Amino acid sequence: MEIAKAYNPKEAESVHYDRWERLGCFRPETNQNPNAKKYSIVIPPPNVTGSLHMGHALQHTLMDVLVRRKRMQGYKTLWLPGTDHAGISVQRKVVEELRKTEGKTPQEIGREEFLKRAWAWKEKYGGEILQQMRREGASVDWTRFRFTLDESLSRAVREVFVRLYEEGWIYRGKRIVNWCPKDKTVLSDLEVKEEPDKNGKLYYLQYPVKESNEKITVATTRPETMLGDTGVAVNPNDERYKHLIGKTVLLPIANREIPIVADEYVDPEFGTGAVKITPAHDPYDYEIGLRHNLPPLLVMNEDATMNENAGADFVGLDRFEARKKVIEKFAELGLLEKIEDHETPLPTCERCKTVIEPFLSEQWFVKMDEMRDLALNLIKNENSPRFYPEVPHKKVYTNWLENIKDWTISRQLWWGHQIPAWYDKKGNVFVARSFEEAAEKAGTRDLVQDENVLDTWFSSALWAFSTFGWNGEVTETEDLNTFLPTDVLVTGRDIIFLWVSRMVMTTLKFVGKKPFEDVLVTGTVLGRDGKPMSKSRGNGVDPLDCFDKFGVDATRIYLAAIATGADIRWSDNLIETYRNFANKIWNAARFCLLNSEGATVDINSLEVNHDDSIADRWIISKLNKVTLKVNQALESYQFHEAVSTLYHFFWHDFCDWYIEFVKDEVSANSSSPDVIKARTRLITVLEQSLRLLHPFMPFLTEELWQKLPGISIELHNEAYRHLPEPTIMLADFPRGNEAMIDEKAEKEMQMVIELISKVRNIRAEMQIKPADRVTIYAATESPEVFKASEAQILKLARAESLILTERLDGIPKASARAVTADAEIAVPLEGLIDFDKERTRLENQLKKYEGEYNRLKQQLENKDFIEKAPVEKVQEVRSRIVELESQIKTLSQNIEALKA
RNA sequence: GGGCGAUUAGCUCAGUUGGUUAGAGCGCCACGUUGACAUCGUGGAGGUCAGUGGUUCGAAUCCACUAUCGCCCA
Repeated sequence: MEIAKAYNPKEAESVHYDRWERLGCFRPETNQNPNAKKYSIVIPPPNVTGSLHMGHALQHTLMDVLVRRKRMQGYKTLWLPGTDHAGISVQRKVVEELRKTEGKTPQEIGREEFLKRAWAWKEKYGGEILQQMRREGASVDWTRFRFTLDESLSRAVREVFVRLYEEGWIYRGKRIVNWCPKDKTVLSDLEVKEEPDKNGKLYYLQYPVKESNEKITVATTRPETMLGDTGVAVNPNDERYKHLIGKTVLLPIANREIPIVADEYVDPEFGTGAVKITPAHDPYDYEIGLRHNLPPLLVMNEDATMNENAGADFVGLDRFEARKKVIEKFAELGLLEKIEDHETPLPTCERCKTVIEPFLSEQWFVKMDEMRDLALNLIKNENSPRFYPEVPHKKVYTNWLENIKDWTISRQLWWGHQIPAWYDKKGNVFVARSFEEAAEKAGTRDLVQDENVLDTWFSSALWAFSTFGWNGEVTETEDLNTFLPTDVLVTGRDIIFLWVSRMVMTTLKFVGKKPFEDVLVTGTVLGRDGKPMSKSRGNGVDPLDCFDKFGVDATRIYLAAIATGADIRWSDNLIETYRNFANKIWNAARFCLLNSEGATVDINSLEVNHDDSIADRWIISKLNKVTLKVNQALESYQFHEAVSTLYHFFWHDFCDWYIEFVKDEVSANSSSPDVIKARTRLITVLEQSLRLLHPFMPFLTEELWQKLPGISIELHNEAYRHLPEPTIMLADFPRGNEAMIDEKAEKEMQMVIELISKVRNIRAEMQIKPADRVTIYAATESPEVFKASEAQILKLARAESLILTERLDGIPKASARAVTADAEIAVPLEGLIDFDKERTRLENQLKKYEGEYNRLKQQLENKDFIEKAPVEKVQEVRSRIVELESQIKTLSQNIEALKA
């Protein structure tokens, strides 16, 4: 058999995915067990403009691990893929392309033409991440791929909009909103990030009071908005200003008379205690304005340049230039009291980092109180999706719901779902599923549709059920009945509010179910510097580079290994470790395959008999233990636990000990039944290990599995035995059997391992040359255990003989000695032993034992411990202390003997 | 300002409901190519679990405070 000396990931990665897809492995229909339970996950749709980043790689890996295991277990498994249309991102890219290639604006080519370009752009570039997902090995059902602008999903959006409107849960109104002057659209609160502005200033402006010599000083961080001031407010209890309430000030520059009003909202402690009121440009001012009849005066355009309301001197100026000019003018007028440094949070557009301008504008909103109650009731009834980890997400989610605000859903874009609202000549609004329906309602066809589109998250909020075919017209599909609620949603912290919560609400509202049982919230993969990866920081690690450098499987299992729920710093060392692990698996398999003549994979070989060797009984016990542990870990999303269990088992149990133990036998030039049996068992343990590893490392395990002798569709889970070709993807995932755990075998193997390790330790400390064979004396009460493994002990400890005695009398003085829990060991080293060194070695050993002995002794002398600790605990301590006593005694004697 | 989390070996991190000697990988030291693997093997060194106090027979683990770092919300 030809098998390369080192694992080459690229070869394996290039062939299997297409074959899996061709065989239909990703489709739930391939499961032909009519009684199969379902397992489903819907992907958080990546942004169609996006390419794969580490967060995707992490989440996709976890979803794939979950889904592959369940599929192997025989569940009717669906992982549904898709992308969202990413309103602002795509719009921005198409606008940019249009400007570069044709020097035109969207307005110049018109909405219809613009949308054509946008679709073309999406067709051309929108598939990148899908190719990358194939590279990852993501076992998604491509035949069920969904895009938020698909016809059916768009129909669902219109339906939901209309129904919510009819119920009064969607409304249109004038509010102060977050306006991004660069994208020229409104944003929801959740899309605005507050960035600290270190260069912020607080400007103190004096407004002369009419018919008085007094001036009232207001403090502001945005002086340019004074051009839109329509009042000044003070706290009614503020003695400094009481006499001015009801008077008017003459607004400088604008030369407008505006009133001084009293409002509880004003904090007398902040600034001067007097606040300028700009109702059109600040949410709080707007509220105050409503209370005191101060009219909003909008002084900016959509691009944050000043408009004609700002006055002839300012019109057309950018807001920041206007700020300078306002300050200059105040200085000229002698009305600029002072400027202070003032660090203040600056609201910025999450995507383009532009400073948000609060802006009075007419928009569409979802009224959230009743929606929110749907989700809160679920929590109250303890039927809410469960968060993993529960702390802190459950509480944060609940608190957010309790303090929820209405959601701005209109966006001033063209790419997206155009709002299904039409206006007649008089401005009456008709919300309908189609123009025809609107025309019927309006009694006229002379209607204009609302220009705006809906927030992309509005359509994403329906993703849990719109992807399964629900669109209002169709409300029941087989997929919907089968797969909803899905089993788990795997996502990041950042979109719990934006997306998770809204899916919960809409799915309850329109399908009457919760969208998913569990929410697995992953930590963030941080850069090498411990900071979130970002382009601006330049600390990003590209998963595709990792695939090239380490292989997809190594990257995947690395990501699973760091998935503890906490944020985790990127580690080059650790991913290398898993690349090495992949190579280790390859080479272990290579050994097994090169010594597999006459053997085939045979699950029956994992049954144990009394006459089986210690190592055989041990590895089968371990395999079952590990299998149970891996299953248990994955059931509770403890990916790192599953990985470290597998890593340790494969490397340190299977490779370090089991293969070494059976090496001589399986590589013997023989085809006796015993040898064949040993080879069969070896290759079968390997085969089971590959199955356990498959969800994490799909390519490597498939590549090796295909090379194993005796694989067939008979190894498939019973749900998949009709397929034309075998694949590890559909092999039965090992369940593990508690009854196969053999503590006696594990204990015996431990004794043998300990003996070998002690001799090796002596050899290393005494610097015995590798080629020199030693003699081992071992005094023990269980000589049969060592006798049974004599050949392996001799080989692995590089000894020529093993002499088992009852007591170590008459052993040459020039011997190195050691004790284990079950044996006393001596290795004669005539002429090689350094007595000082040996004594030091033994004394160090003794010190350790004595330390523990003293601790335990103290514990036993403590009455409270005896009385209050559980009996088993006390018993444990007692038997340990007996063990230690004997070891200490032996060691002391050995040390004394050296001194003599 | 309100809420939450973290602090364990030189580095990056595990540590389930409190219970033998606190683990892993990398790095470090010594030795090593014997036909699976130098992406390796064998052996070893390295931690008073941030600090202080408390609860308990027993604390890395539970409680309080302090220090440092970080996240979310306003």
